[in-house]
Amino acid sequence: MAPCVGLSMASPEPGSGSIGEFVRRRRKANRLSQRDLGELAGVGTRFVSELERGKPTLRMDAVNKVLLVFGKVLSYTEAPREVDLEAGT
Amino acid sequence: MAPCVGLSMASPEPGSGSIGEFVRRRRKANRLSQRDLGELAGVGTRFVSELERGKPTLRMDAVNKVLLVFGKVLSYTEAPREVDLEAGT
DNA sequence: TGAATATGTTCCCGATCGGGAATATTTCAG
DNA sequence: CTGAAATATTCCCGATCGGGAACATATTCA
Repeated sequence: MAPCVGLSMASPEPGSGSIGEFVRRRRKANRLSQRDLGELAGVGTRFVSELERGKPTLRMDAVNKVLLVFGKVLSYTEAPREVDLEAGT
Repeated sequence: MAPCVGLSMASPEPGSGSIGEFVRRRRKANRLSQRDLGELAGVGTRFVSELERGKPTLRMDAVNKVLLVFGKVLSYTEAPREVDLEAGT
């Protein structure tokens, strides 16, 4: 396995878009296939696919393995507004 | 279940400390027991405990349910350095 | 247009999450 | 110090994740 992907530019703010979008963007920017990324991160190809497509029930440890390839880790931010509890109104 | 906890101050940056620390801080600031928070979020008491103590294999959906109580959601940030791949040296 | 590659979907299945409740600890006020 | 409340740990167990591989599409490019 490669030591670490060269990576080009890094996103300034913590969450421009969903995690999945970020991963896909980065993966493509680095010309990696899902399989490649999966191997680099130590997760399966299917997982990479699910992650990029926004599956919500993924486990944090696996997600972090992928994010780490791009020098990121899971964190938290302000919720997108209105999305608090279902106690809307 | 209560509509939404009042919440006091909100952390400016997206990840001052671990997610678990954040949750615990917030929970206490709002005088909630783990059981209360669990009910508010719709997760079990044990889960809240594990989350606050930093268990890494938790599922994102459940974590988000808890974070949402405090108006947050999972996101990603710069990794703490050195923590990239295991390709150290 | 057709082949090659990448991505998405499905299946099998062991591993483990997460709820719930009981029990052991820890924490804290009086 | 003492007892109550809160938190941590353990157990049972259904539900589902995640790896791996096969197969179906979708993309890409010459």
